[in-house]
Amino acid sequence: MIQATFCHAQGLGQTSEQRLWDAGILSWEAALSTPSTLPLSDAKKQQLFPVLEASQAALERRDSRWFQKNFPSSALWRGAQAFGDSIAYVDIETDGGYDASSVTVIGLFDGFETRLYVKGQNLEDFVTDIKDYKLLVTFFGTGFDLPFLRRRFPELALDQLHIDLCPALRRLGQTGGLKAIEHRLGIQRVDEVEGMSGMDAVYLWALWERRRDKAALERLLAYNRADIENLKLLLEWAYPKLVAQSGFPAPTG
DNA sequence: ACCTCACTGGCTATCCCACC
DNA sequence: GGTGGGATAGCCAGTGAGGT
Repeated sequence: MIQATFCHAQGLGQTSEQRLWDAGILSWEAALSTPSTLPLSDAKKQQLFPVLEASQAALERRDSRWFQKNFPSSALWRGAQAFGDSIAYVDIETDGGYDASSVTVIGLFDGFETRLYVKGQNLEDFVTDIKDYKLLVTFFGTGFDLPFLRRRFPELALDQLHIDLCPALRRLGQTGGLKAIEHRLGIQRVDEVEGMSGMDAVYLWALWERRRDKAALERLLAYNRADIENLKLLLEWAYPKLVAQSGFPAPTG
């Protein structure tokens, strides 16, 4: 899907992209190899071709940051497959405050294994671990998790390709918070954390910090783990629907 | 070759939303 | 409750197609 994206070129929007697809131009390669068939003016073609060449080069060197920088935010989800072998599902918990030191727990799920980082124990390890991933997936991460992480770790750019499932799911008609959407889609959580909210995470951290309540910390970590592991299910649910909604022609046969 | 009209994309302001 | 980016709507400017 990433290679069928044209709306990141200056002067081309969704309408032009749809026109290209309708004309059977379904990839950068197709556009570059058959320029005369493109339903675009010469001026627009001249704007488009350098962008497509740069896109091909970026994909070849697996530079997901290039796409984060150059794709419109509404099209970032299209990189899910191209960089699907290097995904970090990320979610943080805080103590309820808003400054850099408020981050208490960070969860990182790569699709197979979950790593949990805890303030006062191994939080700093997140900095080295996250750098290698090409694709970040969050729920409302643009507004919450990533700004917090950048404040907490100023040395961390976190400029990889980033799919924020919140606006993506909203475009699919799935409004409400993460838990509401999970519930609606029949995605389960373990009993231990069922019914918990972010405010409970604040409370559990306070129990751990003030009383060294190990059970509270364990429950907080289980909650964070459920958050990130369910993000994978949400992305898998959303992706084919986003493709269909984009107007990209369904494969025939 | 020029003019007009319609369409498209870009920009801005405002509102909305979900995070803990 | 503080935060800040996304969605949306409306307006403006640029462009292209078609007619004369």
